[in-house]
Amino acid sequence: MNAGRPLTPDEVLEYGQQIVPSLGVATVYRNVKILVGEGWLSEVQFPGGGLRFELADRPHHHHFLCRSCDQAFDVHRCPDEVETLAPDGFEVDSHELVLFGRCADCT
Amino acid sequence: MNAGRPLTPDEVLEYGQQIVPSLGVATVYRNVKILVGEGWLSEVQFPGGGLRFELADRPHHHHFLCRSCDQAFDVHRCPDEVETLAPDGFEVDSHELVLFGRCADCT
DNA sequence: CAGAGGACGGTAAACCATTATCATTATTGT
DNA sequence: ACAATAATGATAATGGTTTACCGTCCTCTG
Repeated sequence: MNAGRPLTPDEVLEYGQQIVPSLGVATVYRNVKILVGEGWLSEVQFPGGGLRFELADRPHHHHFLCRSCDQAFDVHRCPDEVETLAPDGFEVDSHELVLFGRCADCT
Repeated sequence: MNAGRPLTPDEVLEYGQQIVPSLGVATVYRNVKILVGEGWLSEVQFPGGGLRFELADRPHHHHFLCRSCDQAFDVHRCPDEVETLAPDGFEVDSHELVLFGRCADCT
């Protein structure tokens, strides 16, 4: 909830261990899965593989993936005509936009 | 070259076996890798994991991923102001836009 | 305060995509 | 045509992520 960006299971583990040092991977995966099932979290799949998780109730947004530190960040603006770009006969139900580069800290 | 869309290694294998039935996975991976190294192909990483490959000399474009048949298609238009969307202090060097839905055949 | 039921966490196992191995087969140059 | 060299393909190994297992610990209730 504090991160404000999608976290990998490892990042969740790391954050969590700052509060409960004994926290283990199994618990992270178990609970993240439950939270997704109950609609609190949603999965974000980035190019490059590996799931990340973010709060589900956030408004529509996209992501920035830093090539240097591999952290994902939220991008709150969205080009709106996006879903009209598909070829004729294709039904678009959603879209993902990922920007790549270097984040403010890694510049 | 004929596909006109990004192919997974499995799809390459399948296509290839129609021409050389004895073709094996190892050869596909090996040669796809070489072709990427020599600049003939480029890798496309979709949300959901697993690399796909496409001809490298194509102009900038994006992709449509069919939720039903899992095939990827090219989308030739691109919203141009895209890379201006990042937060201040972030350097964008490229972007990926993926539309999700059902392709013309699966509708 | 005890006992039952859950949740935890360490670790082994499952899972997949990719790569390495290596005997076999094709290609090249002379 | 022949040897030298390179490419092939079946299969085993790898690596990384995710899940299963199971003994232990915690919490809740009466």
